[in-house]
Amino acid sequence: MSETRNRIISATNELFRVHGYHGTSLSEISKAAAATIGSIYHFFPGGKESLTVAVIKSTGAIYRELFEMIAAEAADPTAAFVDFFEGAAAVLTESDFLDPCPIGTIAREVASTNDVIRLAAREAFESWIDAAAHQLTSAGVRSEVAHDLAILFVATLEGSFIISRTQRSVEPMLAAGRRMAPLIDAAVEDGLRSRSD
Amino acid sequence: MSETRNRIISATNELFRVHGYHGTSLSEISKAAAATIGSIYHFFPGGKESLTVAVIKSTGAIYRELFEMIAAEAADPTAAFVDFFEGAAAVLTESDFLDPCPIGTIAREVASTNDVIRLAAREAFESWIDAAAHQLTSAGVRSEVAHDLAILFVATLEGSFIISRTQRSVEPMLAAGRRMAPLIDAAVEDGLRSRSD
DNA sequence: GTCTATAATTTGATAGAC
DNA sequence: GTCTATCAAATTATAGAC
Repeated sequence: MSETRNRIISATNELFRVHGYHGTSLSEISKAAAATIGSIYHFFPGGKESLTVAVIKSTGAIYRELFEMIAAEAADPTAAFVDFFEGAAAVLTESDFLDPCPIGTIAREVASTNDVIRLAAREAFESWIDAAAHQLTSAGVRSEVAHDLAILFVATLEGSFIISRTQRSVEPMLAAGRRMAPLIDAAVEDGLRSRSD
Repeated sequence: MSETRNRIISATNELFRVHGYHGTSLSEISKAAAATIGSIYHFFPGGKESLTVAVIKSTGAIYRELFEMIAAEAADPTAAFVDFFEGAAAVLTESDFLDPCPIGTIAREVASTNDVIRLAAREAFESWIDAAAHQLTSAGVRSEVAHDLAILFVATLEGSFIISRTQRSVEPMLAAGRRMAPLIDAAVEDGLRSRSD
């Protein structure tokens, strides 16, 4: 992997978190990555679109791994979800309320106009949903229920970024996580009960 | 209220739903609204920023009223929330998965760079949270719990728009609503029980 | 792989006639 | 209130030297 290529992806990721897709220009990326426009087109011949796909894949993989790490260390299945919300709240605070996830913003900006980027975002979200659902099925939750709850988890996480960022407060993020917890608990208990029938 | 002014707000609203804030230009707005750039600056001397604030206020009020209408007609408190998710799913289908809410996208695009727009978005979201919380407290839910659940409702709604639009499917939206329902039910039952103590 | 130069278009915004 | 003309700056993208 090229050093410059990584620098371009990383700088673009940061800029997307602040300004979104249409608000970020190639010249800003060039400056932030300390790479010329020519270099950007060398590594991403498809221009801004293919660079964006690379950013989405990178962030998608990183967050999936983060969830799995947190889940592995969590005391119980529900804790994994609550811990992830708390981690997200910490990221918000430390970054002075930058968007923790560039994918959500980009997805909304181009979902109706760019299928290549839309499908990259879809794949990232689905990998998170799969990871969260797997965490639940492992704890005995029926796969249909687990999948629905995993969707609810990712959707709530993304939506909480919006509310917390507009308020510049982590309270909405924490409230959402806190109130979702009993739902996960109930599903796990229900799964265990039906298993012991 | 001026006819032209309304046309500009309405056209901008539609364009924001497709392309977001930075992806929508004044020339596109001018064309879609059948009004010249000069007219736009006549009604919105603050330019794109103040036009955006007007769009957010307009959409914010419309959705708040919609929620209250649905809540008034709902069979029980929980039904209001589920009905709203189903209504949002219907909007997605009918519009071929245009963003039902321009505010969420814009908020994420400019939350870190434009305080005027950020605060307008915050006010819109808070009016929805208040409306949802009021629906719950009226049903006997303690106000702290009601507020948290109202946040969860709005966050989940916004997040579901992202997942459903990237998948071009209303299933995520419906799954989120469906799985959130028991949570509302439990809070209402809990509120009634503590009241009869 | 990196760089500069540049093409062609579009951006938000303003001025001033009508 | 509406219109045209126009500004300076920025946009994505390409060409071609090194």
